[in-house]
Amino acid sequence: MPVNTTVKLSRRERQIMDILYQHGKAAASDVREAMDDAPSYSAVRAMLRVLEEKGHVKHEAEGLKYVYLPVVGRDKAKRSAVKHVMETFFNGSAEQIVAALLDVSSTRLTREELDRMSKMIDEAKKEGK
Amino acid sequence: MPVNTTVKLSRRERQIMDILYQHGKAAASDVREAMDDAPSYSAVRAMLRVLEEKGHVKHEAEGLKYVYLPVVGRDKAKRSAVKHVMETFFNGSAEQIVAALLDVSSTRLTREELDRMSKMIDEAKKEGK
DNA sequence: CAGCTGGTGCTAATTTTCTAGCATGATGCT
DNA sequence: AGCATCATGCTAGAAAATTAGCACCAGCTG
Repeated sequence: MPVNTTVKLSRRERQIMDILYQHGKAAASDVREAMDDAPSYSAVRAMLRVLEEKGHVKHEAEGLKYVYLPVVGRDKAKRSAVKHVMETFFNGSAEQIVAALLDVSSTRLTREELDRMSKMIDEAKKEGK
Repeated sequence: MPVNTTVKLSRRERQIMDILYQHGKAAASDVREAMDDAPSYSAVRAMLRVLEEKGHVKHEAEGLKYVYLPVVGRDKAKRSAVKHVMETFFNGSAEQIVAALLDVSSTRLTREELDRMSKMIDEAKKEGK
């Protein structure tokens, strides 16, 4: 029953987990490079070790080095993250978050993307009877 | 240029900020009650004080007690939060996050909400030419 | 082989977080 | 008035996070 995505991670740990989710998997050096306020290489490795002890991360040998990856799949973490922002900033309203979404990324959205979104919503309508 | 929403908050601080955003404003006791793993009342107050020193929070006297509120407006924090999850879990794709959104909250979405979403997207299409 | 380079494991120490515990002042009640 | 309650301000300590610094091993190169 352990390993919840929302809880009990320190600042750095959270930061590292985010990087890992973003990259899928990464070596210690990669993680470090992805941090804008990076500490020493040792520090990063130490924290990866801690994260592993806590069960949030596992590592695999890839070539000569280790690459680290999240234990909880991206998919699950995803949902959890979305849920969380939805609850803390949008009163749990999916609608509002879509609005913000369109706002944040308005310029970058292509016609095609918007069409696909429409389609998804239409699907949802069907399902809902 | 200070006071970014994404950075340099400890676990507890992050947790408290989230609660404040969720509630808009709250007294120390409210904050404490909103935490499922709450520490002592003193501890909460101490952290609010620290957050205030760091400039993330301000307080107002309301009746006899203080209520605390985030310095960075909900609106700005919102956008920042959405952007962040979008980047860490969805490769910056608004489309994908909408998919997750529909998934997470599918059962709770009413026909009306879905319609409004469609409408927003249509608006976005128009704007984009 | 001798010396880099780039990885690992581990430990120790500093810094920050997190927490509890007083002392104080205002309010409301009997 | 005396007392309980609930707020505040502040301080000190324990616990955890964050960091740096070795020592060691493998592979490569001159």
